[in-house]
Amino acid sequence: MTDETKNKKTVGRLKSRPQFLAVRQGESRRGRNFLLEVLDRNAPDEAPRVGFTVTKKHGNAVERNRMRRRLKEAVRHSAGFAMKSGHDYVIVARREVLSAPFADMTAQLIERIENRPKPKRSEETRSRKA
RNA sequence: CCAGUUGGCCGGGCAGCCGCGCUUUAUCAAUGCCGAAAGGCGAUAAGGUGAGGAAAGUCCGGGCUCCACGGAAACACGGUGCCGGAUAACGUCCGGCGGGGGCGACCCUAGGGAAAGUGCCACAGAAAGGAAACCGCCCCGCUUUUUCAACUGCCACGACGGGCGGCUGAGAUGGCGGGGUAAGGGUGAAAGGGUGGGGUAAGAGCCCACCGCGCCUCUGGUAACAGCGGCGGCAUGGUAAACCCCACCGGGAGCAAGACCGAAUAGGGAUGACGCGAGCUUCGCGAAAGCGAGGCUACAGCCUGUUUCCGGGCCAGUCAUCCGGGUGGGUUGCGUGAGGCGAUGUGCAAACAUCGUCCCAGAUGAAUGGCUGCCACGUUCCGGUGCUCGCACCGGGGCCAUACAGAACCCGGCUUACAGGCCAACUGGCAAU
RNA sequence: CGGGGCGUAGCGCAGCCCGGUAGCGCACUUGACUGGGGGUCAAGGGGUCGUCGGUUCAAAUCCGGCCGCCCCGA
Repeated sequence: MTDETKNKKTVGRLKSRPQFLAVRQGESRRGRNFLLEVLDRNAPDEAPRVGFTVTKKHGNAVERNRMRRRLKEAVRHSAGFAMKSGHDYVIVARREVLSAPFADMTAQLIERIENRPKPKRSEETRSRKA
């Protein structure tokens, strides 16, 4: 439990535009309510970092805020535990984030973070990065 | 009770678990960590505080900041536009006036000037704006055709009477000429006051009454304007959200403004000295380009919205000396304010004054969230009761568990979006008293 | 957050300033020429002028309010 809580507290945030662009070079996994982009920074000692992308065409300011808060809450509660240290994650929200049940959305997020449907490709990209 | 008008208010509540931003205090970490520097940073516990009536659109007005700025006049551009008041200011608000709508409470109204000038008024129509031309109507003169009546010439006849003509008068019709008219002329958004009567050859404000319009006097009002009376006798079509005129207002940009601290990289500025600009022309050298020397002319050119005037600044290189400026980054600007609430007073009101009291978001990939339970409210279904027969009340179940919407420097307004609810005043109708 | 610009036929654009008839090119339909296609010629259809109000006799045009799109300023 203590380890998990420590992990939870140390999930960092992506803040600048170059960071987001760098993650776009990594592997992307499609979910029903969102799009997940993952990049290995090759720094296993550092904490994982997460960023959220909510575009303007998916709603007004209130709805965009709610989407980001729901995703943030999902990461804080459970999905953040599944993240590997040294990796960057970017969650691109779709409009279904507003209406989907919270438990389902969290489960999907964990599944996408842990499962790797196409491991070869990710290894290729990683090798290219290195 | 039903229908409606106006103004104001609210914009779910309580509880549990896990969290977030800012801030205060205490303890630990700190002779610490990150960073070039500036500067920033942890954990735990307790407390405080944490979106809106529109935070929205960015349509106006200000504060604040920088740039320009010595000032004046004119011009240009943009905006506003009944009157008075409120205000820091406004295109906002309040009160009033005029016009329009509604049975009414009440609502709407960019509402200065069209006798300063210009433009436009399509199509249709005789004509679209200095009123005249056309059709039509009427009068007079000449004349064509024709009808009737009176008089009369010639012919025939026994008579009544008849035939062919002439002249005069009246009427009808056509033509020509002169004059009077603007009543009427399919139209059109709009036809040079309207309706009615008199009048006339026909007509016409030609005359009269009422209405409209204009002018004058008086009265009321701060004013817009209103009213009584008199006069004029129709002149002044519409359009200024067409140009324009008049009055008033306005320098520009915006917190990504600006200030401070300040890497890598690139290489800039200030001061001083030497020195210096444009055009024309002469001489010398030279094939020419050009170089060197001299003379004359204008003080030029750019910026300060344009022009003018006097001002100001800048405008070429070399050398020497000095050390700043910008980006990433950080801090600040940044919340005591044209502030909220309450009371009293003034005022019809908008609002103002005084007193008391309160401190009430400050993020920056951007904090106020996620999950759950109960209740209220709403909606719908079922059953029962009352009964004005489609409403009210009671009980139970389901659904939604809220609409519009997120501060980003701050205020005053406007506009737009909005589930549902509450309060007050008033109007019309019905019923009862 | 702030500052600018634009909405007209399926597409790309005129017309707007100075108000009365919405037009051009490509595309589409039909017919002719050809054995057929392509091409050429001729004829034709198609537009709430983004939307809601106002001014005016009359609005794509003038004036406001909304809606949508694009561009600029780290």
